[in-house]
Amino acid sequence: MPIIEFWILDVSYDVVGGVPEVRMWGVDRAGRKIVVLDRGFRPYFYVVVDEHRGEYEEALRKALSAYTLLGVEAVEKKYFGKPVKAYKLTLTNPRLVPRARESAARLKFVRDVLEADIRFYMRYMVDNGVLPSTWHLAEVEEADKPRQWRVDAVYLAKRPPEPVEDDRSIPPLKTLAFDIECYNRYGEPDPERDPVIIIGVAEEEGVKLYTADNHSDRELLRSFTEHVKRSDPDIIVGYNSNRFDWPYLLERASKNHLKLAVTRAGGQPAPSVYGHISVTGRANVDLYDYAEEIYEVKVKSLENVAEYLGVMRRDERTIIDPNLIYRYWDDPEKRPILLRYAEDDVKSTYGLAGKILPFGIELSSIVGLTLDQVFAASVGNRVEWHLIRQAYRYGELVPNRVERRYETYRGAIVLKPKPGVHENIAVIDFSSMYPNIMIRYNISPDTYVPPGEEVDESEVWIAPEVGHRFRKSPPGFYKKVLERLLEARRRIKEKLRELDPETPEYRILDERQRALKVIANATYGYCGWSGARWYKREVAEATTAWGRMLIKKTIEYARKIGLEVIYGDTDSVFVNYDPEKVEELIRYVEEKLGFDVKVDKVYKKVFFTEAKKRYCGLLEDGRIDVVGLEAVRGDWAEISKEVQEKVIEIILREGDPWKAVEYVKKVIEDLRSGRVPLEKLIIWKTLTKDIEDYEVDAPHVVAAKQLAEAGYRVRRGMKIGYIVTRKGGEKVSSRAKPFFLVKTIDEVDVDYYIRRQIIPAALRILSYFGVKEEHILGGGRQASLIDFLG
DNA sequence: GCCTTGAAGTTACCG
DNA sequence: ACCGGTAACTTCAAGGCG
Repeated sequence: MPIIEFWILDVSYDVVGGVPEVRMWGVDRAGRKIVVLDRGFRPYFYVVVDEHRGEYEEALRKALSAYTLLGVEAVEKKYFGKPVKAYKLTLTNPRLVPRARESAARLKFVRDVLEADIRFYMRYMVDNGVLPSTWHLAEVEEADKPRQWRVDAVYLAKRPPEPVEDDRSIPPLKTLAFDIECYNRYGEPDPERDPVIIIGVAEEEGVKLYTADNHSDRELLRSFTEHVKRSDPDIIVGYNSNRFDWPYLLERASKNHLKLAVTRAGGQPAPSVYGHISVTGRANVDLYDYAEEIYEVKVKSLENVAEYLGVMRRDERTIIDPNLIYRYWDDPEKRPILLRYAEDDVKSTYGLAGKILPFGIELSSIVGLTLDQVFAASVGNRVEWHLIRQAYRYGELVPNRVERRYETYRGAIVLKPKPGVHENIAVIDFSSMYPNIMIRYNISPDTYVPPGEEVDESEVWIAPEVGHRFRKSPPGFYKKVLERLLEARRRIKEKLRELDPETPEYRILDERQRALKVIANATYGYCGWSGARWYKREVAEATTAWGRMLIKKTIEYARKIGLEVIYGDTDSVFVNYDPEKVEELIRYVEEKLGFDVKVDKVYKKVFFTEAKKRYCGLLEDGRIDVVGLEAVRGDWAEISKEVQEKVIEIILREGDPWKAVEYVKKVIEDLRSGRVPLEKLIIWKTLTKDIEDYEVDAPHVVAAKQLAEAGYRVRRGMKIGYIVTRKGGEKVSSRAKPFFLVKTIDEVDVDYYIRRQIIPAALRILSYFGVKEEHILGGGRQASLIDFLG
């Protein structure tokens, strides 16, 4: 019986001849594309009962007899840490589980029906410890390959594959990026009417552009399908491909009576969980899903994200107005520009894959979702799948999803900053504060002691302020899970110290420790999310309560030993950098409070206004940090952000507010005389709800309505870019216009930009130094010292 | 009826 | 469909004044 090693790319299942078959698609050590089948697993779920009784068993058999029931097994499990009795009901056909669940739930003695909503192939992976994006060993026999399957070999597993410990190497995976352009003469392209005109494909060997025959995309779609089949990629990446490219291609294929048979099972891509499109046997990754999480990039266009990740510079690429694509297509002179644009897009997409996939691969293997699902899944779902995996290891039943009403609880402490410029300031912060609090005080739904229950005080931790109690032992679910994550991360970081940062191994492990941190840190947020299976308000509430206690004690001690506390937020304190005292403070927190803290950074200078969560500082290496201020917000015009950034730079580097005033005046002059490009005046705001649901006509809502009227598809989640013009009413919103409808600076309400954008952004910093609006608007060169003192 | 004021609605940030 | 805390903008309606 041969033993093979393979790396899992995708997992699917089908029912063949009444038998469910789990299919693990992957790559073996020799680089062959293979699929390993397991026909030995059956779906099941649990019913919780008060006690095991023969008559219950009989009743269950009877009630479920119509659903190919294979067995009823009395089992002892744990539910929220408490031993419970249950029956494990095993069926043959996964598709019958939902109905079987209903029937079981109707029986009077059934207290709970659990785990009936775990998808079959996930059930298989969880129970057998099978991890996507990880090497496995499997004892197999070779099986016949169905004709349409596009793999080198099909194996039948004797038993479930086992993951190979400590081998995080990644096989050579063939990646294909694609991107489509559509004909859009009538606004938003409509697959009912408008053909696909270009499909760009980028791979290691280069870029290939497929084009439509004028307005017929039949051959184009065929060529693309053939290309993918020939090229046989392991990973397909796109940018917004789950929501746009794939649905569009599928619709066009259907119009043309074609099949986009690009999966390794021979079928078409199909909608799947978390709004992603599944290309069976391959990982179909939409990089936009990851881009959405890059908060530094405000408008998440492909160009912006590619620039941010160092994949392609904006000034090196062809940029055309996407609304005018059809003109470039129809005009033979301009068509080459469009082709270059398409080429740059698909090249960027391919480049992004190299930057993003290594993290996705590690995240996928940690939370146990396939590579293509892990990006599509929300943070909450990623955390939850990680928890479900762990629950299985500990014999814990998985709670059902339930609708709960939303409740609030108190969060962290934010200190009022001491306004002004401070020199030599150390920022001390707690390492992974919330995870460590949950571990230290054993905070978990299963260790929670409700108010009525009598327990000796010595046996519980009592949360400050809120009084919630948690048993000190045994270790709770969250504690075990978080300890395991942090421990794994600690081990990796240790190993990283011995590795050369230039090696692929270093990169992989560095991404892994990052993924571990992300999941650990998101677990607190998860436990306070009312949609979570393991939700418990008291858990989240106690965690923040202990957080407040810790930061308060830290501040108190800092003051006691003569450190001045300038500011603090949640898990950080800003103090004057007196190395000995800072050392002493750290020792206090570590020894007396029992938590890890470190000097995160040291500012040569840091500036605060009276506002919390907004400051800027000059670091020791000369870089400037801007936090919370307009300059780092996506909803201010570029011109205002630029001005504020420059003002901050002048203040921190030269300490001369009046020089900054001169600079601001100059920018205003430039704006008045039309020397500022229109792009710098665009204000971007997200449409967070459907347009009809808005109660007030905010400027971006009015702009969005204009877009809708002009025939554009306006959807929730879109960023609306508008410019404030002169024509219209009093209200700003009545003068807001979609940016690309504004053609010249003459239409712009320059005064709005000066008084409501540039001046506020500049004064946010400068007003502390006595600068007033008049100083910037006034004609005089420079205000006097008297102004400053007065 | 006009002007001021503050609440409400809205977005995006911090940790 | 991860949390609460926060600043700051725009709109809108209530309240004050005459």
